[in-house]
Amino acid sequence: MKQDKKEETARAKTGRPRTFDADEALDCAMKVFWEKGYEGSSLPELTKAMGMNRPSLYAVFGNKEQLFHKALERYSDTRMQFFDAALEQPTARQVVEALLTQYVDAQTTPDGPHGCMGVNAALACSDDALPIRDELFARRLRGEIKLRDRLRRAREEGDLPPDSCPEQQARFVVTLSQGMAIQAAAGVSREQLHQMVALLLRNWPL
Amino acid sequence: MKQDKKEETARAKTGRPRTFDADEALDCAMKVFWEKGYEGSSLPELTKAMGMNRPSLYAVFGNKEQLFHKALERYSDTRMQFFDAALEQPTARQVVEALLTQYVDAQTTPDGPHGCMGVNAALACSDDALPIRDELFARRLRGEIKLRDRLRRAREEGDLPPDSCPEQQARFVVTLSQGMAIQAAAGVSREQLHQMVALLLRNWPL
DNA sequence: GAGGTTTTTAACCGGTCGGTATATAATCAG
DNA sequence: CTGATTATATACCGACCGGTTAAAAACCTC
Repeated sequence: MKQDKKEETARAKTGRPRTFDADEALDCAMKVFWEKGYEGSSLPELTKAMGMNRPSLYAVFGNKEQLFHKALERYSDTRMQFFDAALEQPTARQVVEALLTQYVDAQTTPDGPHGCMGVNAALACSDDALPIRDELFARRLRGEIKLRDRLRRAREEGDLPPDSCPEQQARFVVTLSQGMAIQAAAGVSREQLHQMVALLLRNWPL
Repeated sequence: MKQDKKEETARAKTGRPRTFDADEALDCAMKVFWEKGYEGSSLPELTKAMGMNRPSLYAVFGNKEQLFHKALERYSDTRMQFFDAALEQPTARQVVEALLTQYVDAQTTPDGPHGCMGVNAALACSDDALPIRDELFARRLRGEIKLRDRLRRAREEGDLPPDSCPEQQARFVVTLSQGMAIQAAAGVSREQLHQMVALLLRNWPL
C-alpha cells in the first residue's frame, strides 16, 4: 500500500513539485476533524493546518467529505489499530482489558485531541452531514459486533460462564467506552479513565 | 415563576397579538437543538419549527445563543427534573437505579429526539460554539458531583461499604449514562438500554 | 373612527460557507 | 531554450449563515 502510494506520487511525470507531503497533510486534517467534528471544521482551518491551499486540497483529496472519509480511515488505521489485535487476546478478560486500556490511551494521547474521532465527529449535526453521522454509527456498531462475537467464542470455550450474555456484555463495554470518549473530550485524565477500566474489570465477568 | 411569565406576557399594554405561544415555541426550539445540536440548527429551521418569523424570535428570545440557553434550561427543567428527585431515594442502589432508568427513558422518549441534549448539543464544534460546549461540560460535571456527594453520604450512613470510592462510582455511573446517550442517539432501543442498567445493578455496589 | 403600540412580513446586511476558474510559477523532457 | 506538465496563489462564485431594518397589519384605548 505504501509502495503504491509512493509509486503514485512518483508517477508524477514532471511539473512543479508539491510543497507538502500528502500523508502528513492528511494526518493534520484528521486532527482537525477529530477535535472540531465534520461540520465544525472549515476549509480555511483545514487548509491552514494541512499547509496547503484550497485547490491543492481539492486536487489531492476530492472535496471536504472525501477528505473526511480518508481522514477517518487514517484514524482507524493508526489510532484504532489496536482493536483487532486486542480481540486476539487469549481470554475474554484480557480482551476487554486490552480494548479499554488502549482505547483510553488513544482518547488521551498527547499526540492528538482528547476523545474519540468516531464519537466526536458527528453526533448531532445538520441534515447535510447525516450520511456521515450514520456511517460513524455503523462503524461503532461493527466494533460492538466484533467484540460480541469474540465473547461468544469465549463462552463456547468455557472462558465465560454458559449463562453469560455476550450481546449485553459487549454492548455494556462499548457503551462504557463511548462514555469515556465523552469524558476524555471534556478533559478527564488518563489516570481517572484507567481507574474506571479497573473498576469494570473488578466486576468482570458482568 | 410561571405567574411572573404570565404577568410579563399580560403586561403587553396593547398591540397586535402574537400568533404563537412563547412556551410552546421554546419547546419546539429545544427539540431542534436536541436533535441537531447548537451549530447544526439553523435559524430557518428553528423559526419554522417554532412557528414564528425571525424578528419575533429575536424580540422574544434575544438571539440564537440566548435561545439555546433558554431551551437548555427548559430541557433541564422538564426532561431532567427526575435527577434531583432520584438523589433522594433512600439507598444508593435505589438512587442509581432511579437515575439510570429515568435517564434511559428520557433518552428514548417518543416525545422528542433520541439521546441527551446535554451530550448531543455541542460535543465537537467550531470555535464559535466553544463557550456552549464548555457550559455543557460543566453541567454534566455538576450532575456527577451531586451523585458523588450522595454516594459519600451513603457510605457515611453504612449504606455502602467503607472501602468504596464514591468518586469512582459516581464517575462510572455518569460515564455509562453518557455512553447510553450516544447509543440512544444511534437508535438503540429503550429495552436494550434498560437491560444495561440491570446489568450494572447486578454488579452494584461496584 | 383616530392615535398609539406591538407583531407581522419581507427585504436586506456583511460575512462565511464549500467549491472553482484563471493565471502564474516551477519543474522535466527534448 | 522551448514546450509540456503539474502545483501554486488569488480571486471569484452562488448559497447560506446569524442578525437587522422598515413598512404594513392587527390589536387596544380613547
